[in-house]
Amino acid sequence: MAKKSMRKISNSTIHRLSIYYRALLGLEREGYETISSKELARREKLTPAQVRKDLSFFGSFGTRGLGYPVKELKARIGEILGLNKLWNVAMVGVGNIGSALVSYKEFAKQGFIVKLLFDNDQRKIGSNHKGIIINDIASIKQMLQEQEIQIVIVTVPAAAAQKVCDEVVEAGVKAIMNFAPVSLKVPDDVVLLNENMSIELEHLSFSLTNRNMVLSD
Amino acid sequence: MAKKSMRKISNSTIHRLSIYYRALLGLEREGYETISSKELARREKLTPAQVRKDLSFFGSFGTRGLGYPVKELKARIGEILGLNKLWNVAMVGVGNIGSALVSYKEFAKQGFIVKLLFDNDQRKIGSNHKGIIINDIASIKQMLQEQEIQIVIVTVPAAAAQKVCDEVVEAGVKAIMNFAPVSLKVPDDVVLLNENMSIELEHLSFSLTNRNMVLSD
DNA sequence: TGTATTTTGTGAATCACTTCACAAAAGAAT
DNA sequence: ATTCTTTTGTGAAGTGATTCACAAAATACA
Ligand SMILES: NC(=O)c1ccc[n+]([C@@H]2O[C@H](COP(=O)([O-])OP(=O)(O)OC[C@H]3O[C@@H](n4cnc5c(N)ncnc54)[C@H](O)[C@@H]3O)[C@@H](O)[C@H]2O)c1
Ligand SMILES: NC(=O)c1ccc[n+]([C@@H]2O[C@H](COP(=O)([O-])OP(=O)(O)OC[C@H]3O[C@@H](n4cnc5c(N)ncnc54)[C@H](O)[C@@H]3O)[C@@H](O)[C@H]2O)c1
Repeated sequence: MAKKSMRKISNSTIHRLSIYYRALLGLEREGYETISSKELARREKLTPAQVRKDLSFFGSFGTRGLGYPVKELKARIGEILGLNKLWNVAMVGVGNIGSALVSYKEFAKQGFIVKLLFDNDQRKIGSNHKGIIINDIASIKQMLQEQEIQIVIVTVPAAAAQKVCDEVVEAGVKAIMNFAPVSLKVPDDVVLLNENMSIELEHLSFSLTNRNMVLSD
Repeated sequence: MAKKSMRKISNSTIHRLSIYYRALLGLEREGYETISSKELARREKLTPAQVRKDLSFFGSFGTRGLGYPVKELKARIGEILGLNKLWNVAMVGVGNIGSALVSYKEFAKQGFIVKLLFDNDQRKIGSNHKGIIINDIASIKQMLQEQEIQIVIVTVPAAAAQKVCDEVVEAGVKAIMNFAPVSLKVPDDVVLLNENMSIELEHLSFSLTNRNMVLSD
């Protein structure tokens, strides 16, 4: 594969790639064969230049005068995002939010396969949740390794999150998605993303509170 | 109130204000009276200059040579974020993720009070979920207005999200948090935040896929 | 074949965000 | 009181992201 050597891709660009991917899924369903940066940008409230620049980091996928071929571009962005592979996912903490996520079918459709569940509640351990047995947290390190888990979703209470995280890191997992509202410490080679809904709500209350902010010098 | 007139505050700054707020809650519990930008930055893996710059957009809260008073700074950031008020929240779609969110106690602690629930499933309408009656979606516009709802959380399937969103906007609500994986269209004066967990997972798979990317010219 | 039209791909320019660096302010020490 | 130490607050500098603007490439059509 003629892989262009490249600099760091910004988080915003990675995020927009996911947005393009979703848009292309829709366009494919609607029967579009090609799409211009102009139209793609209009649909996702971005600028055409932004779309073209983002894609240009990874190669030249379009045809001048015509636009981008929907099917191919979708496939190509899928590859870039790693969606052409299956990913083994484990979830720790099968409570309110954990249960909701396990039953979320979109994840599997995108190649994220929840293979293992863990909890420390004796009443839950051994029980069958949506066809998956809930394992004892005590066996986490060994099982993550045996099942070659690549991504772990942490949905335990804040107080337990760092300990769980440490064990996950020790097992060699390099990607963690954390729902607990705490700043977890991980080594540099582990990617950690925090999904903090309270912070998002606070963004809304900030916006409502400061909507008539003075714009002057 | 001597409000400094100001330029647009960046989303990153708003996000970090929430991070500072959480850190300060912890520091207060740990008994700290003051905190320096250096120490606050170390804890949250930011730079001291970033902390000081962020805070300086809103005023001068620190004492040179000493740092920031924990209690006061927490209160001040709380005000900036709008956490000194109570916010009336409604949730539309009481399914897997909606139910998990309704039972999440942290929201209420921060002043986000879930007052109304809506669904279109006749089996759910009228039933009592965690002490709140689930209302018929048909009555949403009137009820949002009557109960003076300021923030709406949308947790309906993707196909229903735009219609729900339109009704919410029509009711005069100016802040929406959307969990459905679609790009919703809202007028300019409505703040819309998308919480898309698939996109976050894709960020992880991107990172795992591209971790050994060449860094050259 | 030639001309008009469309739209990409990308350096250059602009805009936004972060970090630097230091004067000023405050407390601590002598 | 004076000096030393710490740490803020903030312009200026530096870095990174977005937008501009246009040549180049491809199609459409006469
Ligand atoms: N419920 C929500 O809507 C929501 C929203 C945002 C964030 N969160 C966060 O997600 C996390 C989970 O929230 P929840 O509402 O699902 O809580 P929950 O109490 O319903 O679930 C937590 C689960 O983790 C298990 N657990 C506790 N300690 C453990 C450990 N050491 N090892 C393994 N499992 C352990 C518990 O047995 C329980 O099953 C919390 O950190 C919460 O702040 C929840
Ligand atoms: N479950 C998850 O973990 C998860 C994760 C991320 C995103 N999401 C997204 O959140 C949304 C809800 O997911 P879910 O898993 O809770 O689905 P769900 O089917 O369990 O719940 C959806 C609820 O919305 C109700 N509903 C449907 N149409 C409606 C309408 N027009 N008006 C009012 N209510 C209506 C349904 O009756 C149901 O109660 C989806 O868009 C999904 O993609 C879910």
